Amino acid sequence: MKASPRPCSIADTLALVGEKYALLVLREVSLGVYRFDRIARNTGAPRDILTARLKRLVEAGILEKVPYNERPPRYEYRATEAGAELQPVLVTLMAWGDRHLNADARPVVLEHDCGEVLSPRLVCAHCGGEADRGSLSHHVRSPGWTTTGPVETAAGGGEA
Amino acid sequence: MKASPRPCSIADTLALVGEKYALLVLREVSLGVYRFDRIARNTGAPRDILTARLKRLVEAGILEKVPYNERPPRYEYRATEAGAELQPVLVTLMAWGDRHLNADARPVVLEHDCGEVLSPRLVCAHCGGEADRGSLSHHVRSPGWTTTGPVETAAGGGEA
DNA sequence: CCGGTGAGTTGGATTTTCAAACCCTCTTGT
DNA sequence: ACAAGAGGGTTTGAAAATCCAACTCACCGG
Repeated sequence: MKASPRPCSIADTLALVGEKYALLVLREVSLGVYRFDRIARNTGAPRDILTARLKRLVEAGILEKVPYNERPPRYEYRATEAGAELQPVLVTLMAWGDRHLNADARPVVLEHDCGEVLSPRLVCAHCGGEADRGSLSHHVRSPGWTTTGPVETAAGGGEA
Repeated sequence: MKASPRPCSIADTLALVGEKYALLVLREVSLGVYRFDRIARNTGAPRDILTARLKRLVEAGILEKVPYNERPPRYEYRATEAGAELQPVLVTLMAWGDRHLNADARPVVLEHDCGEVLSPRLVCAHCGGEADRGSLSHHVRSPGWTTTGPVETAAGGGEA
């Protein structure tokens, strides 16, 4: 019995993309910047760290190497389908920063198909209603865990 | 001319919540776990790191300390309005992990008001249409930057 | 041949993380 | 009263990650 953290998809996802620069690499790729040197410059990541991140993201199936030159072998890093599905994470992070940190001058603006500047909104795919703090409830399905913490293994299962 | 990284709200936001455990702390708070010890156990964060993260998140206006006991002074950490607005980031991270890492057994399930299990979808607040890779375009508004990189200060501004 | 570009690799200094122990202030049990 | 325990940290030193500059290797252009 040694204090393992809560099982959670957020933690699992962050284990792949939560290291420093990983999401910035994804940002660059989603902006169309696919090559090592330019990703390094645009993110500010040291080159050795970038090497490690790219390797990890490729292994995780988030990026893939696409050759663009033989002799010497050179690759571009492009998002896989799984990688592209991380875009909502980037968009919501950006929206938060735009609102709370850069309210007066957003460095990058996203434009939606409809012609408007994107204000992203998270909704329920079933009913289309907003999915925010007030409209969501959590159900923990991991054995041994409740919403607030691990189940005490005897001697008074209740919470403080 | 010393290679500064791209100005970007994603990077700015990650500077606040991108350090290890920061988003897991927010996850716990959004699950209703407000106290030091329990957050430490549920996230697995070492206590000294947790102290540092909580301090930073409070300073950033994402969490606030609410006293629940004097003598000795004890506080709960609760999300501010700004902190609550990070929920979409947590939800999209969780959705990705649920799909790509825990497809067979989601550790936590979110239920929406409408009675269904939440499938989050990111849409444009204006037109209501899906906001994904295909329907978005980027416009870089930082002086000296284009979509793919910094503007070369002379001698041929083009890209490789 | 010389300089330059792209994509790394290597070595060593600096920061962070980590784990365990310690501290202080109450509260509870006997 | 006294010992034990809970809650919320701080301290200490070892282990890991990050940073940065320099170096390599393969090619290209002149």
